[in-house]
Amino acid sequence: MPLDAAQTKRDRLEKKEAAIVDAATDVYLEKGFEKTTMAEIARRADVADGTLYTYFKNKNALMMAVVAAHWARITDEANKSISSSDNFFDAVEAHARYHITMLLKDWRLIDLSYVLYYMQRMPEIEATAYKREYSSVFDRVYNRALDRGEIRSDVPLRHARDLFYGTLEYAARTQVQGRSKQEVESIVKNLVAVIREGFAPSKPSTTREAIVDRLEAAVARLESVSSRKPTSGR
Amino acid sequence: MPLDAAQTKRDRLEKKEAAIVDAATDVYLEKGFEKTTMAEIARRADVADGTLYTYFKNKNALMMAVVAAHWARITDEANKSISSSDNFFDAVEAHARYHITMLLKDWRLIDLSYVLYYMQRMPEIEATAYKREYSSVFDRVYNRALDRGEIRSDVPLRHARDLFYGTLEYAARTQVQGRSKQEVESIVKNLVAVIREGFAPSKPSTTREAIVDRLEAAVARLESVSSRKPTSGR
Amino acid sequence: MPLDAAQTKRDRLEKKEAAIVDAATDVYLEKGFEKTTMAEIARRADVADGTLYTYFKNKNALMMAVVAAHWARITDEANKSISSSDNFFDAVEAHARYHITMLLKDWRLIDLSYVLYYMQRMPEIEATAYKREYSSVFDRVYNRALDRGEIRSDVPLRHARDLFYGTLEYAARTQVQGRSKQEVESIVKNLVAVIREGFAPSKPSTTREAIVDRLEAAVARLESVSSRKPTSGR
Amino acid sequence: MPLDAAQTKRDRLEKKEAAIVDAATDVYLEKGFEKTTMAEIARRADVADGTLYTYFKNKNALMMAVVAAHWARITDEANKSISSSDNFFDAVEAHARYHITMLLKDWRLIDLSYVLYYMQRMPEIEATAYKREYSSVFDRVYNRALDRGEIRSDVPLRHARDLFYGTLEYAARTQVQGRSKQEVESIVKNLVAVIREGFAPSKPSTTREAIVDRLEAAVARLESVSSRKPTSGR
DNA sequence: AATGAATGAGAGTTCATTCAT
DNA sequence: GATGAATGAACTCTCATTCAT
Repeated sequence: MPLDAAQTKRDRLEKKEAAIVDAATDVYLEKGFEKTTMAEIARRADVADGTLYTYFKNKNALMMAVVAAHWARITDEANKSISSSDNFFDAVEAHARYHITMLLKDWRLIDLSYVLYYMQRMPEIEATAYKREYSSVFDRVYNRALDRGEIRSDVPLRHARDLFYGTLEYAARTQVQGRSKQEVESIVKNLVAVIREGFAPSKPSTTREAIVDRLEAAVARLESVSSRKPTSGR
Repeated sequence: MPLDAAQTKRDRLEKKEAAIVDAATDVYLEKGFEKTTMAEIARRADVADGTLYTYFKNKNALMMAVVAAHWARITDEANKSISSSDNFFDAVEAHARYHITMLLKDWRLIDLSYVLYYMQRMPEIEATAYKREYSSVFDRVYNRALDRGEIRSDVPLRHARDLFYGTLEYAARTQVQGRSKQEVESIVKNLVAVIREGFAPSKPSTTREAIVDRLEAAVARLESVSSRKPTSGR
Repeated sequence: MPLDAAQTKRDRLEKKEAAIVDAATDVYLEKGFEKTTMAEIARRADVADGTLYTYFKNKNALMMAVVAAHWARITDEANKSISSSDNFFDAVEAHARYHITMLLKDWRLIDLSYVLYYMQRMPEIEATAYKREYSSVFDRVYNRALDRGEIRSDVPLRHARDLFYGTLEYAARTQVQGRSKQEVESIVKNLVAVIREGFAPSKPSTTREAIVDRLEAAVARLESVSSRKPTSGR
Repeated sequence: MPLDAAQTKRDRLEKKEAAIVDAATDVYLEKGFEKTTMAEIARRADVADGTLYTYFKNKNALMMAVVAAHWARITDEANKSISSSDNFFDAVEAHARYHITMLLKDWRLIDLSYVLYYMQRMPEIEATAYKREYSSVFDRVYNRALDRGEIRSDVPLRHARDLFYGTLEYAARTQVQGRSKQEVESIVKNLVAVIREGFAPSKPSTTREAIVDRLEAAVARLESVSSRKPTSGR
């Protein structure tokens, strides 16, 4: 078989696999986890029931592919979300905005990860791998800021990460569950403000020594003033 | 029927209902959501399958009772967790410690709430009601602190709440999923520190730097005065 | 519940279980192993599909019950088949006749044992237990004959048993497969004859023919002496 | 196409066919009947699934080819097993030894014949043909012995054959099922001994009547001797 | 001749729920 | 109120076979 034909064939298979994953995603989003049956997915993807099993070992594998596809997509987008900001706080804000917007839009797909995990249908290792890969976006931003001295260095990365994602996810969940009006900006601004306060590099002014320095400087200036002869004119 | 007998009877029924809920809880914790069948619950509660349906309309209702019982239990405990602290930060710390400890111990029961909700088996209204009731613990502490002026007043309660519970839940989930060693104290201390920074009342007057600022301003004024040509009058 | 009612209930259940086993047997005999589906058995037993699973863990268990029921039946009959004969050879003949007649009639049920065993659907232990129980009929007859000195004692029981059942089963199978006319009597008589010869007690020195040999030798000597001319002296 | 090329091509096809049969045999022996799938056979034979169907009409045909190949192999070997013995009992012993050894080694392939037959997947006619061809080895030995008067002539061949193969197969199956230690020699020797006794040409001397006859004849001679007048001379 | 992706009928099994007792 | 045998719809998954390439 010529290489081109092989390539074309492989492309076709990959396209079909993607189509199946998309069909599964659609069915899940429409009908919910419990009513997502293989038969329905097959119908939607316009293939025979058995065909699903040529592409995925079983239902679990297919649902995990749905999850994987989503994490891949958002990890990619998340990386883009920070690319234009080089200042730490700007990057954090951009990522926070992207993250919560995504959550509000795709929360059911994120939930799917949790459902599969809770039901012990997805190995822990996989569940955490996706998340780790995604949250490395924050990690990179954070570490860069540390290097540049943009933020204080005594807060462990993991705590910062927990605060960042935790706050956003909880806020998103509250909104989704409560069907309250969306207030992305308010949430983002608030989180960034807290981070700005809590993670700011210790402004030299707030340490005791700095204060003493400044006081002494002021006194020195006073002294110089007072020792100056009053000059007429100037 | 004499009242006492009726009372006794009702007690007996309530005891049985509680026994069924306990049995369901045990089965769920032992076998996981998928393998929690009505038959197994009945076996564990030492009643016939059909009996479950005299106490609960269907499986969903029973599982929701499991969830309700847990939220009731922890809401009660959470209220106690703050009772001994009257200072805002002490109360927050105590509650944070209680909350994450509970999560690490009973995460499967919290997950059950989510699973039921995700599966559209528990009406949104119920899911949120339990949570709201529980999180009112934080709300009360926060509002009291606001009243007393212990914290700044420009951070909306809901954002503070999202940050508090969100951070802790994310941290707990990370620990549970990653099987990393538990570090309750580190998480709690860090969260409290961030809150202390981010939520402190911006009383310009009492902080050291404000004093320095004022001093410095005064010095500046002195400087400007002293360098000014002495004018007669004025 | 009164004892009688309980008894009645249990009877009813046992009757139903037996009815299911009978239905399964019928379907198997009619349609063959491959086309024996649980749905068909349920239909035949006039119960719902699920009901089968209240009585038997799975299809395998049901098919094994079919096998077990048959072995129980024929073991019982086989015991009766020898009860009227107290002579070894009569008993062997009666049992042989019963055994091959049963095989020709119920060979498909015996085959079922083998099929389940071959397909590793029936644990070895069970497969052998039924057979051992059944073949103990022969063992008892054989051991009694040994005690009574009806047969020689140097042929191990297991070899005798292999020869007895092996010959009959092979003969039956040949007949069934070849659709040759049935010739139970010829097979039985022949087997018994071989056993009579091969297992007869071979009292070496005390055997009748040895005595005859010696007698005859003596007579021959007598003859030779008497026919000799009387010689003086010598 | 030149003849040689055609020959080569046909050879190639036959080699491939044999390779497929071998692969099927291997899979069956390794995985058992139920897990022997066409896909697995194709994988093992290193051809595509569809290719199997250019060589064999369907799965049945392929499995029957497996069986046929085995019967052909052992029929050939069985013929060799008797070639060096010209005495009946030696030939029987050699063949018995070969037969049971083969059964213990290849019982799964013999079972395969039965399974296919039991499942009505192999036409009776084929099943019996292989067996008949194989057992003709015994038939020839037996008939030659009859011609030579080595054995009595009143036992029909088919009964002798049933006893021979039946005993060995039953013994083999018992050993295999029971995982008892192998005792080929004991089985063979015992079978040959029984045959020696049961099929020996009827030495007139060993039956009771014959003994009585001989005794009476001897006595008669004695009487005639004693009643004879002693004659002088002679 | 060879491929292997696609097929789809059909299997065994589960389990929440019912209802006669 | 309590029972537990009975239900049957619904599910996932298998695999021999086909046929366009």
